[in-house]
Amino acid sequence: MTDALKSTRSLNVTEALRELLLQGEFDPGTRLQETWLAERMQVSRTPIREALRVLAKDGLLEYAPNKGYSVRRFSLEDIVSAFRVRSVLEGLGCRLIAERGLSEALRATLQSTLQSGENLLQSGQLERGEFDEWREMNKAFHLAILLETHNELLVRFAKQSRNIPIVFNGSFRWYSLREFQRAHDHHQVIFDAMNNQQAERADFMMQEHVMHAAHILKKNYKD
Amino acid sequence: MTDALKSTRSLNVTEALRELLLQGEFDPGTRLQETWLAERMQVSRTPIREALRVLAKDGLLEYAPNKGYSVRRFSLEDIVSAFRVRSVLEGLGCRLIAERGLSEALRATLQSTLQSGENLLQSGQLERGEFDEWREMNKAFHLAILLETHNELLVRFAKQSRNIPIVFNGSFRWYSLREFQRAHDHHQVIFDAMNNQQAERADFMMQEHVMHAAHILKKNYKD
DNA sequence: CCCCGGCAAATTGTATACAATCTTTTCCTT
DNA sequence: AAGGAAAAGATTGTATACAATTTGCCGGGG
Repeated sequence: MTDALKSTRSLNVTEALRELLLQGEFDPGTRLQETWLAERMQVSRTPIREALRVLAKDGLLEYAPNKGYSVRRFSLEDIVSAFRVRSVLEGLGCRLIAERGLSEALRATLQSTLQSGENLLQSGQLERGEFDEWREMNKAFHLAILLETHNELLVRFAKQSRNIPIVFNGSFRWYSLREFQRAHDHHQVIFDAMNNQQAERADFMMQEHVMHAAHILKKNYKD
Repeated sequence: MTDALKSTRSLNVTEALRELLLQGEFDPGTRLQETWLAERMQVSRTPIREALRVLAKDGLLEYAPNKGYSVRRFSLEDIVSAFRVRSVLEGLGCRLIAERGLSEALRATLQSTLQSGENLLQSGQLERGEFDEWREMNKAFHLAILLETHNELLVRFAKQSRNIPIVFNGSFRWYSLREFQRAHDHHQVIFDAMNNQQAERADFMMQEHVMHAAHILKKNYKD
Protein backbone atom coordinates (compact mmCIF):
# COMPACT_ATOMS: atom_id res chain seq x y z
CA MET A 1 0.00 0.00 0.00
CA THR A 2 1.04 3.58 -0.50
CA ASP A 3 2.69 5.41 2.35
CA ALA A 4 0.78 8.62 1.91
CA LEU A 5 0.62 9.01 5.65
CA LYS A 6 4.33 9.75 5.86
CA SER A 7 4.89 13.36 6.55
CA THR A 8 7.15 15.87 8.20
CA ARG A 9 6.79 18.28 11.06
CA SER A 10 6.91 21.14 8.64
CA LEU A 11 3.91 19.86 6.69
CA ASN A 12 2.02 18.97 9.84
CA VAL A 13 2.60 22.39 11.33
CA THR A 14 1.51 24.03 8.09
CA GLU A 15 -1.82 22.23 8.08
CA ALA A 16 -2.39 22.64 11.80
CA LEU A 17 -1.74 26.35 11.56
CA ARG A 18 -3.89 26.67 8.46
CA GLU A 19 -6.72 25.02 10.33
CA LEU A 20 -6.36 27.42 13.24
CA LEU A 21 -6.38 30.38 10.87
CA LEU A 22 -9.42 29.12 8.95
CA GLN A 23 -11.28 28.58 12.20
CA GLY A 24 -10.55 32.18 13.10
CA GLU A 25 -8.45 31.24 16.10
CA PHE A 26 -6.35 34.37 15.75
CA ASP A 27 -7.70 37.87 15.39
CA PRO A 28 -6.84 39.69 12.19
CA GLY A 29 -3.72 41.80 12.56
CA THR A 30 -2.23 39.57 15.25
CA ARG A 31 1.49 39.18 14.87
CA LEU A 32 2.64 35.58 14.81
CA GLN A 33 6.03 35.34 16.44
CA GLU A 34 8.15 32.39 15.50
CA THR A 35 9.39 31.60 18.99
CA TRP A 36 5.91 31.80 20.44
CA LEU A 37 4.48 29.51 17.77
CA ALA A 38 7.44 27.16 18.11
CA GLU A 39 6.76 26.78 21.80
CA ARG A 40 3.03 26.35 21.29
CA MET A 41 3.51 23.73 18.56
CA GLN A 42 6.36 21.99 20.36
CA VAL A 43 8.79 22.23 17.47
CA SER A 44 11.75 24.40 16.60
CA ARG A 45 11.55 27.60 14.61
CA THR A 46 12.65 25.88 11.40
CA PRO A 47 9.40 24.09 10.52
CA ILE A 48 7.45 27.07 11.81
CA ARG A 49 9.18 29.39 9.38
CA GLU A 50 8.49 27.12 6.44
CA ALA A 51 4.83 26.90 7.41
CA LEU A 52 4.51 30.65 7.76
CA ARG A 53 5.99 31.25 4.36
CA VAL A 54 3.56 28.85 2.71
CA LEU A 55 0.55 30.30 4.50
CA ALA A 56 1.61 33.78 3.48
CA LYS A 57 1.75 32.62 -0.12
CA ASP A 58 -1.77 31.26 0.35
CA GLY A 59 -2.88 34.72 1.34
CA LEU A 60 -3.76 33.86 4.92
CA LEU A 61 -0.84 35.79 6.38
CA GLU A 62 0.89 39.03 5.54
CA TYR A 63 4.64 39.20 5.51
CA ALA A 64 7.21 41.95 5.67
CA PRO A 65 10.95 41.20 5.45
CA ASN A 66 12.71 41.41 8.80
CA LYS A 67 9.39 42.21 10.43
CA GLY A 68 7.57 38.93 10.37
CA TYR A 69 4.08 37.60 9.77
CA SER A 70 0.66 38.79 10.84
CA VAL A 71 -2.84 37.46 10.41
CA ARG A 72 -4.52 38.89 7.35
CA ARG A 73 -7.75 40.80 7.63
CA PHE A 74 -10.42 39.91 5.08
CA SER A 75 -12.90 42.65 4.35
CA LEU A 76 -16.36 41.78 3.14
CA GLU A 77 -15.27 43.08 -0.25
CA ASP A 78 -12.30 40.70 -0.28
CA ILE A 79 -14.60 37.80 0.41
CA VAL A 80 -17.16 38.69 -2.23
CA SER A 81 -14.34 39.20 -4.72
CA ALA A 82 -13.09 35.73 -3.95
CA PHE A 83 -16.56 34.33 -4.53
CA ARG A 84 -16.71 36.05 -7.90
CA VAL A 85 -13.44 34.46 -8.92
CA ARG A 86 -14.54 31.08 -7.71
CA SER A 87 -17.82 31.40 -9.58
CA VAL A 88 -16.11 31.72 -12.96
CA LEU A 89 -13.68 28.94 -12.12
CA GLU A 90 -16.35 26.47 -11.12
CA GLY A 91 -18.48 27.75 -13.98
CA LEU A 92 -15.68 26.87 -16.35
CA GLY A 93 -15.49 23.45 -14.74
CA CYS A 94 -19.15 22.80 -15.50
CA ARG A 95 -18.74 24.10 -19.02
CA LEU A 96 -15.84 21.77 -19.73
CA ILE A 97 -17.71 18.77 -18.38
CA ALA A 98 -20.85 19.63 -20.29
CA GLU A 99 -18.94 20.05 -23.54
CA ARG A 100 -17.41 16.61 -23.41
CA GLY A 101 -20.41 14.91 -21.81
CA LEU A 102 -20.76 13.28 -18.40
CA SER A 103 -18.76 10.15 -17.75
CA GLU A 104 -20.63 7.27 -16.18
CA ALA A 105 -18.54 7.57 -13.03
CA LEU A 106 -19.28 11.26 -12.59
CA ARG A 107 -22.96 10.82 -13.36
CA ALA A 108 -23.16 8.19 -10.62
CA THR A 109 -21.26 10.33 -8.12
CA LEU A 110 -23.38 13.40 -8.75
CA GLN A 111 -26.64 11.48 -8.61
CA SER A 112 -25.51 10.07 -5.30
CA THR A 113 -24.86 13.53 -3.87
CA LEU A 114 -28.19 14.75 -5.22
CA GLN A 115 -29.90 11.86 -3.47
CA SER A 116 -28.10 12.75 -0.25
CA GLY A 117 -29.33 16.30 -0.59
CA GLU A 118 -32.86 15.07 -1.17
CA ASN A 119 -32.72 12.90 1.92
CA LEU A 120 -31.37 15.70 4.06
CA LEU A 121 -34.12 18.04 2.93
CA GLN A 122 -36.78 15.42 3.57
CA SER A 123 -35.55 14.71 7.07
CA GLY A 124 -36.14 18.33 7.95
CA GLN A 125 -33.19 18.23 10.31
CA LEU A 126 -31.40 21.07 8.60
CA GLU A 127 -32.52 23.78 10.96
CA ARG A 128 -30.43 22.51 13.82
CA GLY A 129 -26.71 22.18 14.20
CA GLU A 130 -25.96 19.16 12.06
CA PHE A 131 -24.82 20.96 8.93
CA ASP A 132 -21.93 18.55 8.66
CA GLU A 133 -23.67 16.11 6.37
CA TRP A 134 -24.82 18.89 4.10
CA ARG A 135 -21.34 20.35 4.08
CA GLU A 136 -19.91 16.99 3.10
CA MET A 137 -22.49 16.46 0.36
CA ASN A 138 -21.90 19.94 -1.00
CA LYS A 139 -18.16 19.51 -1.03
CA ALA A 140 -18.47 16.17 -2.80
CA PHE A 141 -20.68 17.69 -5.49
CA HIS A 142 -18.39 20.61 -6.26
CA LEU A 143 -15.16 18.67 -6.00
CA ALA A 144 -16.33 15.83 -8.21
CA ILE A 145 -17.02 18.27 -11.02
CA LEU A 146 -13.70 20.03 -10.62
CA LEU A 147 -11.66 16.83 -10.54
CA GLU A 148 -13.35 15.45 -13.63
CA THR A 149 -12.06 18.38 -15.69
CA HIS A 150 -8.52 17.06 -15.25
CA ASN A 151 -7.42 20.67 -15.24
CA GLU A 152 -4.97 20.79 -12.39
CA LEU A 153 -4.70 24.56 -12.23
CA LEU A 154 -8.46 24.92 -12.18
CA VAL A 155 -8.72 22.58 -9.20
CA ARG A 156 -5.90 24.32 -7.38
CA PHE A 157 -7.34 27.78 -7.84
CA ALA A 158 -10.88 26.76 -7.00
CA LYS A 159 -9.69 25.15 -3.78
CA GLN A 160 -7.48 28.09 -2.92
CA SER A 161 -10.29 30.57 -3.43
CA ARG A 162 -12.06 28.92 -0.48
CA ASN A 163 -9.10 29.34 1.85
CA ILE A 164 -10.71 32.21 3.68
CA PRO A 165 -11.66 32.07 7.37
CA ILE A 166 -15.36 32.82 7.25
CA VAL A 167 -15.92 31.06 3.95
CA PHE A 168 -14.15 27.84 4.61
CA ASN A 169 -16.81 25.98 6.53
CA GLY A 170 -19.47 27.05 4.12
CA SER A 171 -21.71 29.74 5.55
CA PHE A 172 -24.55 27.35 6.14
CA ARG A 173 -25.22 28.76 9.56
CA TRP A 174 -27.17 31.55 7.85
CA TYR A 175 -29.20 29.14 5.74
CA SER A 176 -32.92 28.73 6.26
CA LEU A 177 -34.68 25.63 4.94
CA ARG A 178 -35.65 27.77 1.98
CA GLU A 179 -32.00 28.43 1.23
CA PHE A 180 -31.05 24.78 1.43
CA GLN A 181 -33.85 23.98 -0.99
CA ARG A 182 -32.67 26.63 -3.40
CA ALA A 183 -29.10 25.32 -3.26
CA HIS A 184 -30.39 21.83 -3.93
CA ASP A 185 -32.40 23.08 -6.90
CA HIS A 186 -29.27 24.71 -8.26
CA HIS A 187 -27.38 21.46 -7.96
CA GLN A 188 -30.10 19.63 -9.83
CA VAL A 189 -30.22 22.15 -12.64
CA ILE A 190 -26.46 22.15 -12.96
CA PHE A 191 -26.49 18.37 -13.18
CA ASP A 192 -29.26 18.41 -15.72
CA ALA A 193 -27.45 20.95 -17.86
CA MET A 194 -24.22 18.96 -17.86
CA ASN A 195 -26.13 15.77 -18.48
CA ASN A 196 -27.66 17.31 -21.60
CA GLN A 197 -24.42 18.89 -22.76
CA GLN A 198 -25.78 22.41 -22.24
CA ALA A 199 -22.45 24.03 -21.58
CA GLU A 200 -23.58 27.64 -21.46
CA ARG A 201 -26.45 26.80 -19.13
CA ALA A 202 -24.27 24.73 -16.82
CA ASP A 203 -21.66 27.47 -16.61
CA PHE A 204 -24.22 30.18 -15.98
CA MET A 205 -26.10 28.25 -13.32
CA MET A 206 -22.95 27.37 -11.44
CA GLN A 207 -21.99 31.05 -11.38
CA GLU A 208 -25.46 31.85 -10.16
CA HIS A 209 -25.20 29.17 -7.50
CA VAL A 210 -21.86 30.38 -6.16
CA MET A 211 -22.80 34.04 -6.24
CA HIS A 212 -26.02 33.34 -4.42
CA ALA A 213 -23.96 31.92 -1.58
CA ALA A 214 -21.96 35.13 -1.66
CA HIS A 215 -25.20 37.10 -1.54
CA ILE A 216 -26.40 35.30 1.57
CA LEU A 217 -23.08 35.81 3.27
CA LYS A 218 -23.14 39.49 2.35
CA LYS A 219 -26.55 39.93 3.92
CA ASN A 220 -25.57 38.33 7.22
CA TYR A 221 -21.94 39.19 7.66
CA LYS A 222 -21.17 41.87 10.21
CA ASP A 223 -17.64 43.19 10.19
CA MET B 1 10.45 57.07 0.61
CA THR B 2 9.46 53.45 0.90
CA ASP B 3 12.16 50.87 1.47
CA ALA B 4 10.71 48.33 -0.92
CA LEU B 5 14.21 47.40 -2.04
CA LYS B 6 14.97 45.73 1.27
CA SER B 7 14.98 42.04 0.92
CA THR B 8 16.42 38.79 2.24
CA ARG B 9 18.51 36.04 0.75
CA SER B 10 15.55 33.73 0.91
CA LEU B 11 13.44 36.03 -1.24
CA ASN B 12 16.28 36.74 -3.64
CA VAL B 13 17.01 33.06 -4.09
CA THR B 14 13.33 32.36 -4.65
CA GLU B 15 13.10 34.86 -7.48
CA ALA B 16 16.44 33.89 -8.99
CA LEU B 17 15.47 30.25 -9.01
CA ARG B 18 12.05 31.04 -10.39
CA GLU B 19 13.65 32.93 -13.23
CA LEU B 20 15.93 30.00 -14.02
CA LEU B 21 12.99 27.62 -14.04
CA LEU B 22 10.87 29.90 -16.24
CA GLN B 23 13.74 30.25 -18.69
CA GLY B 24 13.89 26.49 -18.90
CA GLU B 25 17.38 26.31 -17.43
CA PHE B 26 16.71 22.90 -15.92
CA ASP B 27 15.31 19.93 -17.78
CA PRO B 28 11.99 18.59 -16.52
CA GLY B 29 12.45 15.79 -14.04
CA THR B 30 15.80 17.08 -12.85
CA ARG B 31 16.25 16.65 -9.14
CA LEU B 32 17.25 19.83 -7.36
CA GLN B 33 19.50 18.95 -4.45
CA GLU B 34 19.70 21.43 -1.66
CA THR B 35 23.45 21.25 -1.16
CA TRP B 36 24.11 21.58 -4.88
CA LEU B 37 21.84 24.60 -5.15
CA ALA B 38 23.28 26.09 -1.99
CA GLU B 39 26.76 25.92 -3.44
CA ARG B 40 25.66 27.31 -6.79
CA MET B 41 23.74 30.18 -5.19
CA GLN B 42 26.42 30.85 -2.57
CA VAL B 43 24.08 30.61 0.38
CA SER B 44 23.32 28.01 3.01
CA ARG B 45 20.63 25.39 2.69
CA THR B 46 18.20 27.37 4.83
CA PRO B 47 17.15 30.01 2.28
CA ILE B 48 17.31 27.37 -0.46
CA ARG B 49 14.79 25.21 1.33
CA GLU B 50 12.39 28.09 1.81
CA ALA B 51 12.66 28.98 -1.87
CA LEU B 52 12.05 25.40 -2.98
CA ARG B 53 8.96 25.12 -0.86
CA VAL B 54 7.47 28.28 -2.33
CA LEU B 55 8.25 27.28 -5.91
CA ALA B 56 6.68 23.89 -5.31
CA LYS B 57 3.55 25.64 -4.10
CA ASP B 58 3.64 27.68 -7.31
CA GLY B 59 3.56 24.45 -9.26
CA LEU B 60 7.01 24.81 -10.78
CA LEU B 61 8.50 22.01 -8.70
CA GLU B 62 7.28 18.69 -7.46
CA TYR B 63 7.92 17.65 -3.89
CA ALA B 64 7.90 14.40 -1.99
CA PRO B 65 8.59 14.28 1.77
CA ASN B 66 12.07 13.04 2.58
CA LYS B 67 12.80 12.73 -1.12
CA GLY B 68 13.17 16.30 -2.24
CA TYR B 69 12.24 18.50 -5.15
CA SER B 70 12.34 17.95 -8.89
CA VAL B 71 11.58 20.13 -11.88
CA ARG B 72 8.01 19.73 -13.02
CA ARG B 73 7.22 18.59 -16.52
CA PHE B 74 4.49 20.55 -18.30
CA SER B 75 2.68 18.65 -21.01
CA LEU B 76 1.06 20.53 -23.86
CA GLU B 77 -2.25 19.67 -22.27
CA ASP B 78 -1.16 21.25 -18.99
CA ILE B 79 -0.26 24.43 -20.80
CA VAL B 80 -3.48 24.68 -22.79
CA SER B 81 -5.43 24.00 -19.59
CA ALA B 82 -3.64 26.88 -17.93
CA PHE B 83 -4.53 29.14 -20.84
CA ARG B 84 -8.17 28.17 -20.51
CA VAL B 85 -8.16 29.10 -16.85
CA ARG B 86 -6.41 32.36 -17.57
CA SER B 87 -8.90 33.16 -20.30
CA VAL B 88 -11.86 33.09 -17.93
CA LEU B 89 -9.94 35.03 -15.28
CA GLU B 90 -8.93 37.82 -17.63
CA GLY B 91 -12.37 37.63 -19.21
CA LEU B 92 -13.88 38.26 -15.81
CA GLY B 93 -11.51 41.18 -15.38
CA CYS B 94 -12.79 42.80 -18.56
CA ARG B 95 -16.37 42.12 -17.58
CA LEU B 96 -15.95 43.79 -14.21
CA ILE B 97 -14.31 46.83 -15.76
CA ALA B 98 -16.94 47.11 -18.47
CA GLU B 99 -19.77 46.88 -15.94
CA ARG B 100 -18.55 49.77 -13.88
CA GLY B 101 -17.18 51.77 -16.80
CA LEU B 102 -13.64 52.80 -17.62
CA SER B 103 -11.89 55.18 -15.28
CA GLU B 104 -10.08 58.08 -16.88
CA ALA B 105 -6.75 56.70 -15.72
CA LEU B 106 -7.33 53.27 -17.21
CA ARG B 107 -8.65 54.71 -20.45
CA ALA B 108 -5.47 56.73 -20.81
CA THR B 109 -3.23 53.79 -20.00
CA LEU B 110 -4.95 51.47 -22.42
CA GLN B 111 -4.99 54.05 -25.20
CA SER B 112 -1.29 54.50 -24.66
CA THR B 113 -0.61 50.78 -25.01
CA LEU B 114 -2.81 50.65 -28.11
CA GLN B 115 -0.81 53.49 -29.60
CA SER B 116 2.40 51.60 -28.83
CA GLY B 117 1.01 48.56 -30.59
CA GLU B 118 0.06 50.69 -33.56
CA ASN B 119 3.56 52.14 -33.76
CA LEU B 120 5.20 48.74 -33.50
CA LEU B 121 3.03 47.37 -36.30
CA GLN B 122 3.76 50.38 -38.51
CA SER B 123 7.51 50.12 -38.02
CA GLY B 124 7.39 46.64 -39.48
CA GLN B 125 10.21 45.60 -37.19
CA LEU B 126 8.27 42.79 -35.61
CA GLU B 127 9.69 40.05 -37.77
CA ARG B 128 13.11 40.22 -36.19
CA GLY B 129 14.25 39.61 -32.67
CA GLU B 130 13.00 42.71 -30.88
CA PHE B 131 9.83 41.29 -29.40
CA ASP B 132 10.69 42.94 -26.12
CA GLU B 133 8.76 46.12 -26.79
CA TRP B 134 5.73 44.17 -27.87
CA ARG B 135 6.02 41.98 -24.81
CA GLU B 136 6.16 45.03 -22.60
CA MET B 137 3.18 46.64 -24.32
CA ASN B 138 1.18 43.43 -24.08
CA LYS B 139 1.96 42.98 -20.43
CA ALA B 140 1.01 46.58 -19.69
CA PHE B 141 -2.35 46.15 -21.44
CA HIS B 142 -3.33 42.98 -19.62
CA LEU B 143 -2.00 44.01 -16.24
CA ALA B 144 -3.67 47.42 -16.30
CA ILE B 145 -7.05 45.77 -16.74
CA LEU B 146 -6.45 43.26 -13.99
CA LEU B 147 -5.24 45.81 -11.48
CA GLU B 148 -8.19 48.10 -12.09
CA THR B 149 -10.58 45.40 -10.93
CA HIS B 150 -9.17 45.75 -7.40
CA ASN B 151 -9.78 42.04 -7.04
CA GLU B 152 -6.63 40.79 -5.40
CA LEU B 153 -7.31 37.11 -5.89
CA LEU B 154 -8.07 37.65 -9.55
CA VAL B 155 -4.75 39.39 -10.06
CA ARG B 156 -2.87 36.72 -8.14
CA PHE B 157 -4.39 33.84 -10.03
CA ALA B 158 -4.03 35.48 -13.42
CA LYS B 159 -0.37 36.13 -12.76
CA GLN B 160 0.19 32.66 -11.39
CA SER B 161 -1.41 31.05 -14.41
CA ARG B 162 1.44 32.49 -16.50
CA ASN B 163 4.13 30.96 -14.30
CA ILE B 164 4.89 28.25 -16.81
CA PRO B 165 8.25 27.92 -18.55
CA ILE B 166 7.25 28.08 -22.20
CA VAL B 167 4.42 30.50 -21.63
CA PHE B 168 6.13 33.05 -19.50
CA ASN B 169 7.92 35.06 -22.16
CA GLY B 170 4.85 35.11 -24.31
CA SER B 171 5.16 32.80 -27.28
CA PHE B 172 5.77 35.64 -29.69
CA ARG B 173 8.55 33.79 -31.41
CA TRP B 174 5.90 31.92 -33.38
CA TYR B 175 4.06 35.08 -34.37
CA SER B 176 3.93 36.27 -37.94
CA LEU B 177 3.07 39.87 -38.74
CA ARG B 178 -0.44 38.61 -39.36
CA GLU B 179 -0.61 37.29 -35.82
CA PHE B 180 0.62 40.50 -34.30
CA GLN B 181 -2.02 42.38 -36.25
CA ARG B 182 -4.72 40.02 -35.04
CA ALA B 183 -3.61 40.40 -31.41
CA HIS B 184 -3.67 44.16 -31.84
CA ASP B 185 -7.17 44.01 -33.30
CA HIS B 186 -8.27 41.99 -30.30
CA HIS B 187 -6.85 44.58 -27.94
CA GLN B 188 -8.73 47.32 -29.76
CA VAL B 189 -12.01 45.46 -29.67
CA ILE B 190 -11.60 44.67 -26.01
CA PHE B 191 -10.93 48.30 -25.27
CA ASP B 192 -13.91 49.39 -27.34
CA ALA B 193 -16.18 46.95 -25.57
CA MET B 194 -15.10 48.09 -22.12
CA ASN B 195 -15.31 51.70 -23.19
CA ASN B 196 -18.94 51.16 -24.21
CA GLN B 197 -19.79 49.12 -21.15
CA GLN B 198 -20.40 46.00 -23.21
CA ALA B 199 -19.49 43.54 -20.49
CA GLU B 200 -20.45 40.34 -22.28
CA ARG B 201 -18.56 41.35 -25.40
CA ALA B 202 -15.48 42.41 -23.49
CA ASP B 203 -15.42 39.13 -21.57
CA PHE B 204 -15.94 37.04 -24.67
CA MET B 205 -13.32 38.81 -26.73
CA MET B 206 -10.71 38.55 -24.01
CA GLN B 207 -11.32 34.83 -23.78
CA GLU B 208 -11.04 34.64 -27.54
CA HIS B 209 -7.81 36.62 -27.40
CA VAL B 210 -6.17 34.44 -24.78
CA MET B 211 -7.27 31.17 -26.33
CA HIS B 212 -6.00 32.26 -29.71
CA ALA B 213 -2.57 32.60 -28.15
CA ALA B 214 -3.00 29.08 -26.83
CA HIS B 215 -3.98 27.94 -30.30
CA ILE B 216 -0.83 29.34 -31.86
CA LEU B 217 1.31 27.75 -29.20
CA LYS B 218 -0.43 24.44 -29.71
CA LYS B 219 0.30 24.52 -33.43
CA ASN B 220 4.00 25.20 -32.97
CA TYR B 221 4.90 23.44 -29.76
CA LYS B 222 6.84 20.25 -30.16
CA ASP B 223 7.27 18.14 -27.05
C1' DC C 1 21.31 -15.30 -11.70
C1' DC C 2 18.18 -13.25 -8.70
C1' DC C 3 16.86 -11.63 -4.47
C1' DC C 4 17.20 -9.38 -0.38
C1' DG C 5 19.23 -8.22 4.17
C1' DG C 6 22.06 -4.97 5.97
C1' DC C 7 25.69 -1.77 6.19
C1' DA C 8 27.54 2.75 4.34
C1' DA C 9 26.94 6.93 1.98
C1' DA C 10 24.12 10.53 0.64
C1' DT C 11 20.22 13.47 1.28
C1' DT C 12 16.56 15.59 3.61
C1' DG C 13 14.42 17.16 8.21
C1' DT C 14 15.09 19.55 12.56
C1' DA C 15 17.32 21.99 16.19
C1' DT C 16 20.35 25.33 17.64
C1' DA C 17 23.95 28.84 17.42
C1' DC C 18 25.14 33.04 15.58
C1' DA C 19 24.44 37.35 12.65
C1' DA C 20 21.63 41.11 11.10
C1' DT C 21 17.83 43.95 11.68
C1' DC C 22 14.28 46.14 14.04
C1' DT C 23 12.21 47.95 18.45
C1' DT C 24 12.33 49.94 22.80
C1' DT C 25 14.46 52.26 26.38
C1' DT C 26 17.69 55.30 28.25
C1' DC C 27 19.77 59.36 28.79
C1' DC C 28 21.99 63.36 27.03
C1' DT C 29 21.37 67.84 24.67
C1' DT C 30 18.87 71.81 23.73
C1' DA D 1 10.01 68.90 28.54
C1' DA D 2 10.94 67.62 23.59
C1' DG D 3 13.92 65.60 20.56
C1' DG D 4 16.99 62.40 19.26
C1' DA D 5 21.30 59.65 19.31
C1' DA D 6 22.89 55.46 21.18
C1' DA D 7 22.80 51.39 23.57
C1' DA D 8 20.05 47.24 25.14
C1' DG D 9 16.62 43.98 24.16
C1' DA D 10 13.81 41.39 21.16
C1' DT D 11 12.90 39.31 16.77
C1' DT D 12 13.93 37.72 12.32
C1' DG D 13 17.54 35.86 8.91
C1' DT D 14 21.25 32.61 8.03
C1' DA D 15 24.56 29.09 8.84
C1' DT D 16 25.77 24.93 10.74
C1' DA D 17 25.46 20.76 13.56
C1' DC D 18 22.95 16.82 14.34
C1' DA D 19 19.00 13.42 13.57
C1' DA D 20 16.11 10.75 10.57
C1' DT D 21 15.29 8.85 6.33
C1' DT D 22 16.38 7.28 1.91
C1' DT D 23 19.53 5.42 -1.54
C1' DG D 24 23.18 2.70 -3.28
C1' DC D 25 26.23 -0.99 -2.71
C1' DC D 26 27.96 -5.36 -1.26
C1' DG D 27 27.75 -10.05 -0.13
C1' DG D 28 25.41 -14.19 1.19
C1' DG D 29 21.71 -17.44 0.45
C1' DG D 30 18.45 -19.54 -2.45
